[in-house]
Amino acid sequence: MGLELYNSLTRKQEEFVPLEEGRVGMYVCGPTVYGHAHFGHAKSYVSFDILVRYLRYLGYNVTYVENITDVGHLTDDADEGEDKIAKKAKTEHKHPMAIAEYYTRSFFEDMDKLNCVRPDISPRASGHITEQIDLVKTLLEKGYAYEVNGSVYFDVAKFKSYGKLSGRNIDEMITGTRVDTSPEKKNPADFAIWKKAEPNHIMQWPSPWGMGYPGWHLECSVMSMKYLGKTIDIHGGGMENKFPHHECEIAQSEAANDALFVKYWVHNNMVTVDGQKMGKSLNNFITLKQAFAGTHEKLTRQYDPLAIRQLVLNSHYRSPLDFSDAALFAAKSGYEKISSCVIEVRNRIKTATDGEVDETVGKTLEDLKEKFEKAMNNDLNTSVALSVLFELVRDTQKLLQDNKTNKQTLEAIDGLFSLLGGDVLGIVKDEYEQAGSVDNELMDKLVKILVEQRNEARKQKEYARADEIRKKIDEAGVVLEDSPNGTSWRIK
RNA sequence: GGCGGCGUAGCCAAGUGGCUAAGGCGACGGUUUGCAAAACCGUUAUUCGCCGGUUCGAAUCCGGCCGCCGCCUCCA
Repeated sequence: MGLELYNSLTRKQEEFVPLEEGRVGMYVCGPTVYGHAHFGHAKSYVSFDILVRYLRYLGYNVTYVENITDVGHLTDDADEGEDKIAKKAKTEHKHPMAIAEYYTRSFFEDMDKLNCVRPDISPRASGHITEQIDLVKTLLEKGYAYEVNGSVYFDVAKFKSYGKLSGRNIDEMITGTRVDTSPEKKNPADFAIWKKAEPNHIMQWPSPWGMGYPGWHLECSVMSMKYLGKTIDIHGGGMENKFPHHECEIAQSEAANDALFVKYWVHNNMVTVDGQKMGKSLNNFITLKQAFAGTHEKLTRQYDPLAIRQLVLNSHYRSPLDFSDAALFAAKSGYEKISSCVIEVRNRIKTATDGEVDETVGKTLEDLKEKFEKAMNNDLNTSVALSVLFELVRDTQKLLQDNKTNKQTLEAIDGLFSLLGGDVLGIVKDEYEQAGSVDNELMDKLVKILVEQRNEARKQKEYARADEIRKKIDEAGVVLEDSPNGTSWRIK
């Protein structure tokens, strides 16, 4: 069985078959860059990162496109009527492009820390204005759009399958609408693809219809078309964007191209913090930078970015995820359990004797790999995939209890950790900072002085003094661990 | 009100018709340790929001109810 994905369009889990054998074109709705990335971004982009990584693991040549929305649109219902980027630019006395650039860099920085592979192309909406104008022209020419007073609207009534993704029909939407609709529109369901700019609107461009700016939905249609073609294999995004954003993308693209826009629609679920919707007014809005640094009052400590990644993988991408401090702490403990096992295996490899890969171990590794792939093939069941990694940890730790395992067997184990835990899940690193690494050299020297003193006391059976030293070091945030091979330390 | 998603142990979370309801965290007991830590072993859901129904058999399918989350096009 190959990979199966849940397709939001058909509402069924389907076997994944790319349009062109061996190649996958994938487009993911990227962030609007007016603020630092938060937990919601973490869940979304880690989820799609897993999809890209797994497709590549399966041997597909993937082109991964994820846009940066730098022509502002409103994403926050608390602040109506103003472009988020323009608003930020005003309060910070900066050019909107400077705001966009600053938060774009911040976004990549955070995503790098979460170990998300960079998209192959990160197109900016502002860099594709001419293409967007061209699409508007095409839609006008084909009769799917109409111009009113410098704005251009998509004529929903002309596109018969409007609503196929979100399961809405136009008539119901009209009667059910709770807001006043623009008098410029023929039909309340029509949406702007080009908007006339008021003179004080900072971001505006010349067009055949006067100065203006593109409708939000337009950029994704244009950029996916430009880099991936008229029909793409996978389009990803958050569930909250199914309607209207993705629905409108479909309408524009299919009306313009007379071709299916997307074969598989993949939507990930939302996050909550302490069981509530994340929002600035609830004081539970936590950015990734705050989580990495432990500077938010809802968090008891700082969290390793990969522990946050692990929390995301602990649940399914289509399930909602609650970011509570307790959940983060549990993920951190689990993450460290895996890391310490991998580190120990790699340490043992250095001194292990040569030999053949143990037959029983080899068989177990094959079984685990198969189980892992089966889970991932089942609509990316990372929760089960992760449990396979924990099985590998348990089996490995048992094996490490004696010092008899040979080098080749240990290397095979490390290989599977690196492949499944590293390449696919992205929670096993190639290199770990060791206690004695360059970064920690001074720290290592200082701790060792204390360890020597304590071990001297232990030798003299002055345990009260030894325990006192250990307690003080512990209070400073360093844990000591005695073993037959000596005492090691790690940061709590 | 409409559309979509969800409700499984103290917490997080798989499982969507049938072997013992994964896994992680936490807790408790044991091995180990001078004592710890780490690691390992064991215990921790006769039961899957509630009530009915279908079936030889349901957490899993159907109906109803309760609760939670997202979206419902002025701008974006």
